[in-house]
Amino acid sequence: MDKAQSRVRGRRRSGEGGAERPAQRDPERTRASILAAATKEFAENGIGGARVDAIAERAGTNKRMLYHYFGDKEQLYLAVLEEAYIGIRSAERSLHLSDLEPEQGVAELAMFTWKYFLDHPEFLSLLGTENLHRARWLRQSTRLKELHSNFIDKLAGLLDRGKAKGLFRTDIDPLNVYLTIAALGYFYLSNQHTLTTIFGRDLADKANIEAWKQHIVHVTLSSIRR
Amino acid sequence: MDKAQSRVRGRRRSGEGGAERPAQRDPERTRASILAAATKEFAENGIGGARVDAIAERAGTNKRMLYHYFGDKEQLYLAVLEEAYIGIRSAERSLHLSDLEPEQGVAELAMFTWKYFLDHPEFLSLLGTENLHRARWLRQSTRLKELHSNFIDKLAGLLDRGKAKGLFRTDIDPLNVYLTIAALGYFYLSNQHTLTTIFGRDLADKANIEAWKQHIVHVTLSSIRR
DNA sequence: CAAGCCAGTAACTAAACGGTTACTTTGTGG
DNA sequence: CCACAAAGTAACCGTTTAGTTACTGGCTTG
Repeated sequence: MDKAQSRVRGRRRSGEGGAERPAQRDPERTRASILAAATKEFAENGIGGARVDAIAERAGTNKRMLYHYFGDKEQLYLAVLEEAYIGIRSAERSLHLSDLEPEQGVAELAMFTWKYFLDHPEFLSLLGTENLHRARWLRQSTRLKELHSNFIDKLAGLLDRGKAKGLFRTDIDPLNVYLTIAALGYFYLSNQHTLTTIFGRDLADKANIEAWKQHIVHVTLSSIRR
Repeated sequence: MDKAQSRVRGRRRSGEGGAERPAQRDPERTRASILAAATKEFAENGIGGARVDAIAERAGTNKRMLYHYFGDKEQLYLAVLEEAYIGIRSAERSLHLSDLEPEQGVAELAMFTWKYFLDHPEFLSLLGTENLHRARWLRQSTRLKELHSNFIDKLAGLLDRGKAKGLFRTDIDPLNVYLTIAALGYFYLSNQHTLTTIFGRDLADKANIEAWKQHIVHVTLSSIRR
């Protein structure tokens, strides 16, 4: 009803305070800064708790730009998720399991995974959020389906060499080995807050973290040895 | 401005359609039904994504009752979390580890934990939500701090018997053993959607679920044996 | 060098949300 | 049998939220 009237109201008092922030005029930087801010916001609050205004503020920009570059909140979340997966998959590529002795290779993979989880808590949070929603966005993503690396194949090769040498049991499954490593790391870190509260041991303590790394290596190796 | 006016507007047209739902008049049932509905809603959507209106509707009641019995959304969430923990702790009490041979006892604990996780997906979701918020509500809860059972003590007793018999290594830590069992179960189930999507193996498949149970028992036992 | 396009801003809007109010219904004890 | 308290209802409210509009200004290019 009074739409036309309110429409008329002035929008911008040009030259009020001058440029508070030197207008960046740098699309790549703005986009990256929104993505980084969104990663934090989604990781801290989940998809339901994340606030679009908060993301814009954290990025030092405003909502318009966010919608400009990413469409809407859900597409922004998908971009965050894709970037997170790209991060771990490309880090994995720097692991050269084929150059190592079988036992050493499994130990390296376990320590690498542990360190990656430790250094990227936001990745763990995003995984948790995505699973809460039954992988709704991950399943949509065509980009990520292409990304599925030959990671398990490389691990299978390593394990086969161990089997041939008589070091490992012949019935072990590469995916199970990887799931074991990931499970031990993921659970310890992602559930550390409830566990610390309930069991009264500070899992974030440096010594405990180092001990758990050794524990993962020990558990993984002892479960696959003949 | 027109507040007074709108205030005057009639509220209830008594005797319009008659009783659509036979008014329960059963406080306990109403409370329980709200709690059950809230458990589902929080487990499916997290705390940020859960909707108070949705909880009321699922419970077959209305928001007023929810606020009547639980105060506000956060207190309702806390009640849900407390009930979930009470559930697993009391189920744990039915386990009589002290009657079993050490190896059999560890296997029973592993299988019990797996089955509990499998049967209570909402418990896993709530744990995830609570950890996302750094155990903010769990830490507040005085009820749950009293609840912390002698569970680890019972497990320690079992392991000590195994050590005395020369079956288990003497340096194993009861908490680590429990964390190992919980980690393997939790990760497989709570992350099944992303894992299934990424690795192309249906983790929800019955045979795979049974195989993972055996895997947990095997991994746990092989990591503690001398 | 002007025209047009793209980066950027802030005020705005409709809808959704958590929470409250005003009121009705029903079982129970004096 | 009626008064009162507790259970229950639905409309309502103020605020927050995702998303949009109207506009500015600078860089590039024909």
